[in-house]
Amino acid sequence: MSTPEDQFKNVISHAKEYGYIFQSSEIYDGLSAVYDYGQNGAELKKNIRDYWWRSMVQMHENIVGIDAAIFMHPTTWKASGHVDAFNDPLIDNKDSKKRYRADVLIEDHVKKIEEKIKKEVEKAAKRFEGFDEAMFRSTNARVLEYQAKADEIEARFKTALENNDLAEVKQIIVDLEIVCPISGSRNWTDVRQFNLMFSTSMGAVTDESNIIYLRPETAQGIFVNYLNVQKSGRMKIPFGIAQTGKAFRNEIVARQFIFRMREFEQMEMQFFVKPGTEMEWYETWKTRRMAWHKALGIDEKKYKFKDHIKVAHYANAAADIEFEFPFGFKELEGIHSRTDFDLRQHEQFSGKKLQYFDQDYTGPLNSELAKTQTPEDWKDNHSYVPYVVETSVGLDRLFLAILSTSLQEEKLEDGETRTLLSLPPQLAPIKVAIFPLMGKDGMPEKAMEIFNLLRFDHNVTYEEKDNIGKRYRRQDAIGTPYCITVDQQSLEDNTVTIRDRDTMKQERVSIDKIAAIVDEKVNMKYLLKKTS
RNA sequence: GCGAAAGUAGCUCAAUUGGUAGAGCUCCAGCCUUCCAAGCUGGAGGUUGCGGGUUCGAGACCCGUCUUUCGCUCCA
Repeated sequence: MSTPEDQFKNVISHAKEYGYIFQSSEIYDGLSAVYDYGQNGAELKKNIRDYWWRSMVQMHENIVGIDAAIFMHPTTWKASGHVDAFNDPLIDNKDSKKRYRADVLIEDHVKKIEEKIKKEVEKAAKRFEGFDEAMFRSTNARVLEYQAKADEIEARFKTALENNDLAEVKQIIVDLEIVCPISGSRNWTDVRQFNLMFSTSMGAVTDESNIIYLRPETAQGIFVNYLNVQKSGRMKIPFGIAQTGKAFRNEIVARQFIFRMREFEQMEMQFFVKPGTEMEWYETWKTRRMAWHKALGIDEKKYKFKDHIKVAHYANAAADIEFEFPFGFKELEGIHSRTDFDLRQHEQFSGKKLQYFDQDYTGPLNSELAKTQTPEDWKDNHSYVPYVVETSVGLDRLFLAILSTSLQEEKLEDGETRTLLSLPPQLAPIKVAIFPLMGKDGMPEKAMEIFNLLRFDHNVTYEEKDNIGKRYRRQDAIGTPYCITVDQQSLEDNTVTIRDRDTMKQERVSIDKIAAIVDEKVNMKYLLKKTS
């Protein structure tokens, strides 16, 4: 039996061989962690995106979709926290091969000094009655010495960061004789800066002031348009804004094929709710999103929820839908209760009010809200900054999930093996392949008639090369749900055989029934019905 | 980024100790056959990832580099 590792390699080579995924710029040796979608990959990806879009926008009367630009005003990323939060200086210990954030190493060192101060204070507190801690801290020589040292380190570190002086950051680590907790050695690499966001410049002249970033998430395009959409669409809370699009992250390590790429596509929906109701909506969306995935008919055991124990700074609850990839359970989709963090940040940075006027609303609904929103915000008892529940799927990850789980080596009764890509039929790049059994006697012409009939409804293909078995197997490997074959009998009575990809069973039907049979299997509306 | 392994035809892989780069499948043209990867004939396809070096001679040995996979690390 093949190992999961072999299976994954199979998926990658199959993806290439059948026009699903190619490495970017392959003729130039490729570009690390960037991939292109081929003729079949582009179709599958588009179909997955359509399934998501239609189930979000078409199937929910209170969700609308937008398409925001990838370029956004630089202040967006200051407000969102991306500029500050993801510029970590990193350093490696050469002996233990462990990587650390340089700022964390230094701060930990400072904390140790503060621990020492604390111990001194505790010792003294035991010794003296009527102990005055403030007095002790400001007079005790040893404490003062420790404090001075801690202050000095922090000041030095702050200056180094402000000057973007990474050599100095390393020097601080060297001077403080900080050792690696694992190896215990001081054998450090240089400090390097990893920037999450790709930057470029706008305008012909390059200078600091016109640096702009390629968005690292699509969500901010939704937040900055919140008011535009709410007003122009006369949206009533609760409502959602959906968006699909490319995002870019300069990952330190981007690997595992298309699972983690530097350029990738997200499908995000931000749902704006009344403060205090966010947990209900969070649970609702968790359930809905899982149902959406499971409607695809993939083995349900491959999906599971994973709740985040530690949530990001902006969230008060978060869960992932994980999928069992060939390399284990990994995140496919995130559902986050993002509170009012983003909208409030944008209010603050833009100076524009991003509030919702709610006829029925009277004051804060929970203590959480009272913490972040001042009475000033709801003084008229009708306006508030909405809370947000986010659903965010990686389109490329979902693509990989579907592709990898669909690829199978099937043992047939006669001992042969069949390579089968059992894609959900509604998502398959090509819905029907049409073959003349032989390339003569008018069969190709008859087959072309059927081809021209079906092409208005579906992506169909026509093939007359090679023997029929070979053509069937080729379509199996691409994942085409149906093959239709025109034979001698077709010319006499207008019937054809229609072969099912998964069962390999054939049925003889009259040509005018084909459209209905195919539609029932591949029309996305049946998939959408399963989710609602 | 560190460590390990790998890179030869579109794909899967050979090539003795350093001595003429090959097979199967695929692809193209034709013949035959006609419902599950059949057969026959012919053909195309390569600066062995790329760049240096050692050698009379390198696919093989050495150095560098790029890409991929695995482990570590990071992941809003």
